[in-house]
Amino acid sequence: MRRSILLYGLVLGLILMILKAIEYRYMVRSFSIDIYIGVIAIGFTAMGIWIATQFRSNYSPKSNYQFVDLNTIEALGLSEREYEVLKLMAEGHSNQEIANQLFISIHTVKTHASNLFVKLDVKRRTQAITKAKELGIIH
Amino acid sequence: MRRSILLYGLVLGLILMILKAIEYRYMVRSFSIDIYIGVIAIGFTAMGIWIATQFRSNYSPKSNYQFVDLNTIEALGLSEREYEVLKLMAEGHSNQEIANQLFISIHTVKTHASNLFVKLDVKRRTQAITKAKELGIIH
DNA sequence: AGCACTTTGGTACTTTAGTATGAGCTGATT
DNA sequence: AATCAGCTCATACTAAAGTACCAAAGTGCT
Repeated sequence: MRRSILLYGLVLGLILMILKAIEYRYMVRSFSIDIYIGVIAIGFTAMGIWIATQFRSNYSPKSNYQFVDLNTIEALGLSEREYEVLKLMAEGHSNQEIANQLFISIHTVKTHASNLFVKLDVKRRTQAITKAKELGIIH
Repeated sequence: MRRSILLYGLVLGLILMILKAIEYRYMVRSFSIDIYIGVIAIGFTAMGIWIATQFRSNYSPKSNYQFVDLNTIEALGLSEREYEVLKLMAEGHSNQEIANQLFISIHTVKTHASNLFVKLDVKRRTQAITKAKELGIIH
């Protein structure tokens, strides 16, 4: 994530440098300044769209970058651990697998799961997943 | 949709006009041309991002225009009934509830479910749901 | 210190889910 | 007529999931 932001920043800087180079070599006085600015405007608008598209397609649908609605999580009263269990559930893990990944016992996972279901007002884990996705607290 | 494209075009044009006005009144020779171009670049990049964001949030996610990949369903060899069970599973129903809705016994639902898991190459219903969504055969 | 809440773990039990296997029925295909 | 695929139902299991209740330890706040 941070790497990408840095990368995009560098790309932006590079493009600016190239523009400057072109400006001094070929374009000064050969085109009107208005056309020049227009080209820059269109170019950078396109780049903005491209950047936004990249961020969308690389980070949001695959994993966690559509924002998670923190307000909703708080409103539901979900604790940190309960939320972690929920996320792993949504990935299709069994309670035992969740326990192994979080280094806790399966009993604890079940406790979290049960509390989770009450807070989400559901009866089964499949419903919990569906509801959590509807609420936008997981993806 | 078309209205919005027109609107965005108009906004773009308007911003250009404002820029020109500012240019002639205050900025010419008062700042370096480099800074001026930099501001334009950043401004239009931001606008590009904004435009992309608008289109994304207004048109893409809301409208349920994701299509079900029939080819994938066929490639997996999912039968009509198995697919129906899968869809109801994804809505969070228990096997008994699925049986009631399809007017069949719970045994039959289990049979379909088992065959389903083999075809989807998963072990649990939660995984089946996740995988089916990834494959785009349910939403 | 006391309170509320979270996290952790447990026992005991019930309910669902899932597997293996077999079998009858139907409609389409060969 | 025979075969095959899909749907149905069943038995008999094993494995997870889920509930109820309890309890200790830690954290954060007043």
